[in-house]
Amino acid sequence: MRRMPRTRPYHHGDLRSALLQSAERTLREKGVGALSLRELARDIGVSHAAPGRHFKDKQALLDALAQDGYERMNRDLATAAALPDQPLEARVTSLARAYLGFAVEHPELLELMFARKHDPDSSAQLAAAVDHSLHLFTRVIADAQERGEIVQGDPERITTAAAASLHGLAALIAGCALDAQETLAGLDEHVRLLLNGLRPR
Amino acid sequence: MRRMPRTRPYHHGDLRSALLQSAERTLREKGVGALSLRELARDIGVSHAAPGRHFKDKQALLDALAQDGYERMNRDLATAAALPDQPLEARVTSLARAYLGFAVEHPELLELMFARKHDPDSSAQLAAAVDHSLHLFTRVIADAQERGEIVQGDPERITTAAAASLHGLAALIAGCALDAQETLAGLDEHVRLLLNGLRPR
DNA sequence: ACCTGAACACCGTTCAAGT
DNA sequence: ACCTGAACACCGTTCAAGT
Repeated sequence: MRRMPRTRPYHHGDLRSALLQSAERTLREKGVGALSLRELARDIGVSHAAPGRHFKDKQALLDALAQDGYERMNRDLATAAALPDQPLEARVTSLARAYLGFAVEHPELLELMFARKHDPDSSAQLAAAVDHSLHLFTRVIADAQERGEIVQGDPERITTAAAASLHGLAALIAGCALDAQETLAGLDEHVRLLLNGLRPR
Repeated sequence: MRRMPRTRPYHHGDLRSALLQSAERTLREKGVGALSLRELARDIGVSHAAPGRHFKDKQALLDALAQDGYERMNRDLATAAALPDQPLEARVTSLARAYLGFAVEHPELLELMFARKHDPDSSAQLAAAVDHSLHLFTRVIADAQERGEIVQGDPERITTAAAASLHGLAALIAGCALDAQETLAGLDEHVRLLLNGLRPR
């Protein structure tokens, strides 16, 4: 009996990405708590020990999901930040829409991305991804500072303030403490408050 | 053989609170992932089925921990908010210190408190606790509005902006994306940015 | 009322063995 | 190289039975 052609080398070609894809589906539909390696293997039609070939343990699979999430999110953010000649408010609003949009579409994934990590192996990679996200913010802030559109002071600190404001919304949506659609609808006003402050001018 | 005195009715008096106490310790030291009902029972010296008497399932215990967390946090926040005759910035800074202080001391618990709940039974109680927290904020905002210390507009929206800003810091600390001590040290400046905005005046 | 012990149906992880 | 099957040490939950 001849070997199957290259398109299906052993069982169906790429168990690793099949696992990731199936895992993200489960994550979205039933939450992290419902994610089981054995069930994933069952759904894909492979033995329960097979996932161990591609991920050293369950945490490694979760880390890979998070890493993947950062890559997609950072692409979205980079696109949104690429408005070099727009005024400050338009740029920040664009970033805010991109970030909150991602949060609303992938709340469980976002929770995973920001979950407390203990594994020192992959946490370095994840930290790099977070830094990349924040760097996109910092660049917008630093640009705006040069033009005098933003208060002087440590750009890191100002970025933290802006990022915390948006991340807080995202986290409150993910935790169901805020309504997603309502928050998106009020996002422009939120950015205006962030830029102008709560004190009357 | 006579019954033991009231102080140790069957095994040691109050399994429910013993479970909660032991669970919170594990939560703090090893994280939610390491929390097992059977291990809790083992540590306390009771059969593995005993917890089922006091919590219908594991989620019910987690919900009870979260509820407890809200009660303590809301006490802290209420104390911090009780500065009626102070100026705006002092009151908000006080609230911020209380909230971030709680977040830094109980990061795992906070994560649990804001985790996505599915159980409709206890989620109503938890939602009430969140509302109570937010109400403390709203009152400070509404007071300040009356005095003209804060921009006009829907107090709910303004509260959301202030709460998101602080919650974002808390979540970033809990997720190890920000350094706890550094963030606490810069908290007054953060509040100033929140009140005055990122745009120069 | 409160707890035990056994039972059931699951897990994650490892490891010799297969192809 | 990649996967299987059996084994191990755990889970959460239920339920008759004990005190």
